[in-house]
Amino acid sequence: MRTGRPRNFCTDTVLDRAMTVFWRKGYEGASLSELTEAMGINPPSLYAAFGNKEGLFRAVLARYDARRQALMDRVLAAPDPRSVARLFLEGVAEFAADTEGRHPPGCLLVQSGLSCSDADIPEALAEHRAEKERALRERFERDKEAGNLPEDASPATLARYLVAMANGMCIQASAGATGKQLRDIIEVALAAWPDSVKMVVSPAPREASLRPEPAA
Amino acid sequence: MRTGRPRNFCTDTVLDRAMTVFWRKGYEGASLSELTEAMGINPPSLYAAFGNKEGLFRAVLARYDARRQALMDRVLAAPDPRSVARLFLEGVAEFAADTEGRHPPGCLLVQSGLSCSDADIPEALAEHRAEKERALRERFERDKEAGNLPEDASPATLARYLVAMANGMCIQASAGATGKQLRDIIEVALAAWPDSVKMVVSPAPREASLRPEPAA
DNA sequence: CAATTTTTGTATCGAACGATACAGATGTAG
DNA sequence: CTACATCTGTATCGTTCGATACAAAAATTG
Repeated sequence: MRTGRPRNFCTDTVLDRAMTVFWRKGYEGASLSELTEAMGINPPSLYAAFGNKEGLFRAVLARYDARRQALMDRVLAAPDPRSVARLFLEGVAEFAADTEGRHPPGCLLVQSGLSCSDADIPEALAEHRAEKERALRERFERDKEAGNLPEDASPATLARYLVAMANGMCIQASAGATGKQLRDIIEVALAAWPDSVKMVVSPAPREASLRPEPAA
Repeated sequence: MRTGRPRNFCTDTVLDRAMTVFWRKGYEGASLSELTEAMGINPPSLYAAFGNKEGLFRAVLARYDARRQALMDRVLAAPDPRSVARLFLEGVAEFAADTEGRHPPGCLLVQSGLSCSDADIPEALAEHRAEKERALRERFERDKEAGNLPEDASPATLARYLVAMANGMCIQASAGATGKQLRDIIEVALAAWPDSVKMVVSPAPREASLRPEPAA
């Protein structure tokens, strides 16, 4: 057995407590004194266990991923791409607008450090977000090969679309959007943009555009 | 005329320079020394002109709004709701993935402080984002009254959807997404989710869902 | 038991933070 | 010109930051 005085704190417990601090205050806004107080440990214990502030944050990110793995498993087990999309967005909405106080609104991967004096933090967050995007893309690639997506569909674009939508919903949740409002957004996200009843749906209607038309 | 020694810096110029620092580093990550160096002025000049760091930031936000007013004017002048949506998203994409070095990727209102030790900053940013959402909603409300939107369309939800989409795209841009990738996302955002060729489009297909079915 | 190893609590480190005091410089007003 | 008002540059303020030194405490090992 391991020699020496044993720890008197549970790693996962203190990581969960640190998580809410990073979530609410962001990486730079979360001070060591605030973190140690929330975690219920003293600085030397923190540094011995996690190295430094960035090490603690990365451990929190790993813990966050673990906590959300169940959702992604359920999403990826859905029978068809459209259900994948719906389960993913509904899961994000339920999670981001959670009002039962289990965690702050929004998503840690979006809230805690899009910009930072240390660029490693935004990069680490981007990697974690990209992992979910990759999982969705690979799922859609398999769907396309199986004929569950149209020939002209782009798995990569669909995955980026879902992740962008999810991240945008998280921002709205952090600004106070309710679960109902997010679910309403999902219905739009999963349906066609509502054409005017006066507009011709097909073929593509002419639209004003900021981009130059390709030379016809 | 105003008495006393005149300033030897242009307010808009130093605000533009401060903007890029806040944009890249976030509110808390932008240090006063970095700001004053980028702005080319000394701390006393900064504090005399803007009060403190938060005052400078709010002045930067006002300047940011002014810089993007032209885009919103173009968007709101579009002839129909769908064009509004397209112009808005294309404008955001062009702006967020700007590779000509005029500014950092993404959107200042998303990048610079979703979370912070001082909650006033995320609130201020949320208000500025909400202003754009409100402009879109009011436009769509007028469209609905004029019959340019279906009876069952919700202007508030459509506006929230667009803003969420835009914010999500900004996050992807800040993580390195290209303009092409964002434009591809827009095509998805403005079209129906591609149904499987095997699926029945209408009436609503049964989908797996995280939410309990309403008691039939 | 003594020896060893690791963690804990206290107290504090140097650096960087946001913010100013102050004196000299540079303009207007009369 | 003198008097006044404002801005500029230097130098520095007190606080808080992230991170540690150190000794006592608490476990295993033999």
